[in-house]
Amino acid sequence: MPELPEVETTVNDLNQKVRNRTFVDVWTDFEKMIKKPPGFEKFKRDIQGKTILKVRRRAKNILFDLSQDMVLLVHQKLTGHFLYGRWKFEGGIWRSELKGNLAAPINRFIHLVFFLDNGDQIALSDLRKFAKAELWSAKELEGSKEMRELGCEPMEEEFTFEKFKECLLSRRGKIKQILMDQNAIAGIGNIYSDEILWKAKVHPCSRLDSLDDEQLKAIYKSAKSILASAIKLRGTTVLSNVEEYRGVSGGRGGYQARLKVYRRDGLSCPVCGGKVERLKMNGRSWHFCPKCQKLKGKGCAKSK
DNA sequence: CGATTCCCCTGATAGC
DNA sequence: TGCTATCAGGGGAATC
Repeated sequence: MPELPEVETTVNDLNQKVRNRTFVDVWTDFEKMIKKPPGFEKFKRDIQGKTILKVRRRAKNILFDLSQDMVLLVHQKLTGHFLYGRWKFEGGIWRSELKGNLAAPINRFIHLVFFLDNGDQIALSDLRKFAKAELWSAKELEGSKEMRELGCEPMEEEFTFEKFKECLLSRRGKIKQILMDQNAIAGIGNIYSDEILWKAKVHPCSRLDSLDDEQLKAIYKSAKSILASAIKLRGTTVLSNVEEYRGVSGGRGGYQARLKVYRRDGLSCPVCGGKVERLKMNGRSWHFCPKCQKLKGKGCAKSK
């Protein structure tokens, strides 16, 4: 699912394809995707004629900077992903145009399609229908609570170890939860926080205030290196039959082959050979190696 | 005010 | 075969 590396890959892909393109029209079969009132009709009216100046990322949000100081914000949530190409709506399904003799790839989960002035399209596929798209004025978005409160960007150069500690300041509780808190550090979700903590040899239930400088440094370094290599490999496309994250040309990411603990419960830890465990916390699955990631102090209360 | 729970969705899978 | 229950999960809102 799209976390920082997947969003970053999508943004890079989109920048290569759609800079200076102008929105001509937009289609949806799921108007609730446009969360911001008054809804789809105004969204459609307002986006027509706007030119894409640049695409960028903030936390897990994709931001299209548009002409006339407008911004298109898309959050992909769990299964949302953009596809770029030319699609045809036929028999209630979007099908991409034939390439040679290949059968036309179809995608039953496309719920939003932007039509561009060169005849190409940007489609948003989203099996779970959790994604959202909104149109903001740049000023309004900048001042909005959801943007203002976002935490540090871990891939920025200024993200030093000192900065990292500052970002965690005043937070308390379990380190895994803090790593996933978008208002502390932005862009990290369930997959990469599992992997970062494994590499740092820190138990996900460790309280922040129980960690010493050495452990914090390990987390900081792991975060930087894991996110960087995941970006290099174009993100993670989780091994499952569920239609999930893809690059905008439809290709899978490559990082899933590097996962050490995420969704590997029952398998052996590549470092110590011990069994990877899964822990249910707040309706989420946490994965870790109990042998490599020793817990100091109070643990997780059992939860269903 | 902080911490927890619910809810939005739907496809794959397991159990009967 | 076909039904039902369970799981996956980001983040905002409601509730404790």
